[in-house]
Amino acid sequence: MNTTNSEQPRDFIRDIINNDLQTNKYGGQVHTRFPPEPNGYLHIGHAKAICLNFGIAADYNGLCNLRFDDTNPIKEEQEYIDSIIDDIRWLGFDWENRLYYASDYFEQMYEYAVQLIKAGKAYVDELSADEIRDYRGTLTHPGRHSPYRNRSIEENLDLFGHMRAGEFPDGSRVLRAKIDMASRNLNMRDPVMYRILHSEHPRTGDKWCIYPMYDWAHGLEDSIEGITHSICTLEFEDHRPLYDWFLDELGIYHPHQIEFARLNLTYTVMSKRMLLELVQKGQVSGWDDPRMPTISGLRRRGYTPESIRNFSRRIGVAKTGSTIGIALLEHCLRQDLNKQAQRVMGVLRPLRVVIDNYPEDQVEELDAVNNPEYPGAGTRKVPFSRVLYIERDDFREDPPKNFFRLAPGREVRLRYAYFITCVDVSKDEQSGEVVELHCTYDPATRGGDSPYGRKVKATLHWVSAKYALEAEVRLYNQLFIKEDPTNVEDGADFKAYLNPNSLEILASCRVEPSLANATPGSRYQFERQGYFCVDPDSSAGKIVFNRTVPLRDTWAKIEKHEDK
RNA sequence: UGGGGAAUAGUCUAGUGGUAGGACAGCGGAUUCUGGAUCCGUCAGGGUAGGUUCGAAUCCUACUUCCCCAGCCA
Repeated sequence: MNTTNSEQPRDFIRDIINNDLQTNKYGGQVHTRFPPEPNGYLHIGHAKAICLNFGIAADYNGLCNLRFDDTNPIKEEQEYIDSIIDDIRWLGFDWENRLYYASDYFEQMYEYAVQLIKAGKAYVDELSADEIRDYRGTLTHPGRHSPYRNRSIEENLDLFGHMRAGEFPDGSRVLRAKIDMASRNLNMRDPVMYRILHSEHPRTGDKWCIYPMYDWAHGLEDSIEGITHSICTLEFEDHRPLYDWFLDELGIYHPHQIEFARLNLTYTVMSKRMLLELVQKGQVSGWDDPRMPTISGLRRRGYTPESIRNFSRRIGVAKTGSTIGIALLEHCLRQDLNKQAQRVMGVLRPLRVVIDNYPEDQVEELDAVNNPEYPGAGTRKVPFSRVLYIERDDFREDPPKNFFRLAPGREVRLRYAYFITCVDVSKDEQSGEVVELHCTYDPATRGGDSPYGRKVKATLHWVSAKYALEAEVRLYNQLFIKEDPTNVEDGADFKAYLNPNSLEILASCRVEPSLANATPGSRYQFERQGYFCVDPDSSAGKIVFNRTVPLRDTWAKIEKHEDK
């Protein structure tokens, strides 16, 4: 089965587009947009929408705009704009010269509002926010008309002008569409179009003190840009009648809004509000903490853009509310990293091993292959010497059944090196902890092959004690212990389900010397352990690695089963 | 009690009146100088009840369950 590319995705949105193309609804054009609000960092859920919108444009030889929906200066910041641009670029998408801002259209939107007032379809209301809520009615009861609903067009025009001129305080007045206070769709009960906000805007500064609401602004933005298919998430489904109403009343170009289900992932949260809270309360180190589902967090963790794009393609697009298992994301990651990542040896929890019959001062430079999936990656030299470190987990004094690794009297292979046999175990007298192993090696097995065809059941990774580099390794686990942390028991908060063991720092790991010049962001497979990525926290004296994802571990599974 | 949506294996997803297919997860085996990768096999599915039809996941009717909506947020 082809799991990586080429087959055209098929989904209900592309079905709609195919149909529109056949009927020539938009003159054969396909033009989408990704419209983030710059009030936080992008996360993997946004990546789904980005891949969808840019992907559709690419599939149909169309265009996709990047447009910041910057209509609420209270929550929006330049930092977020910058991070969003970086993240989408990193994901591999290009909007060419089509970077737009809703705020670019404020003047045009104002004129459209005047047009609606002149048509008797909008009015300035002086009810307070509380009163408006009260007048709106409820889900089951209709609302009531505001006493200001029937002002003259002239008065509305005049008042709206004074709103723009900054003559009224925040909250004192709003411009509302005059639709239907009895509509069964609450969005149609005279929705607010403009509110007064004397707030500095990241782009327009203090030019404006009235700002358009989403429902009013969004369709106009799409219309102005000539968008054909305006793709958004399910919760906007019952806003569509309003989207359509504004464009129809104005009589301007009318894109088609299509809604799809947003992405949910197990063991994490996908709401900007919750992610912001984790950042602000210091539960994580920042928006780019490698445990965060943000694009910047995944990047720092070591995810590749390819793996995220592939994931987005494989989860599909539908209207069914769904939650994808994190295992699928990790599968896509491993699939990519397995092909890309150079192999190295690194020992996370070192156990000292002395090869008794190996000459004291001898060093051998042994050949190790860089990537068995891609022979073109070549080989490198790894130094072997009398004292080594192996993984503590690779030795058991009293091995359980099915444990193939090192144990007293047992022979194993050191990868690319020699067969060794454990002849003695030194322990700490107080604690009984194993502190050192004594082994012998078979010189005839140099390079790791037995000339006699002698078999060994395990191959271990190792480093030379003398030549290894010291490194810090950060092991990450799921941020939450609950599959759906937002599904809280009453009184509880999603933070109650934070995993106390989501980060484990190993301060004195040993890695092979070829890693001396590894640069931040570079990714490796530590053989038999997982994929790791150099963190920007690394310094000249100490490399810091993030564990991106462990390798699949059949042994761990067997061990777990036998525990039961 | 109103309106808008959605229901296919443990989790996603295809199929658009004609043998329910794929992926992830699981399980078993082969192979392996990574208990990785690879390969092979296997488990398991149309919310319920009726109806139309030679034939229904698909069409019709009724019901059930879940999600969203009462911001001057998006």
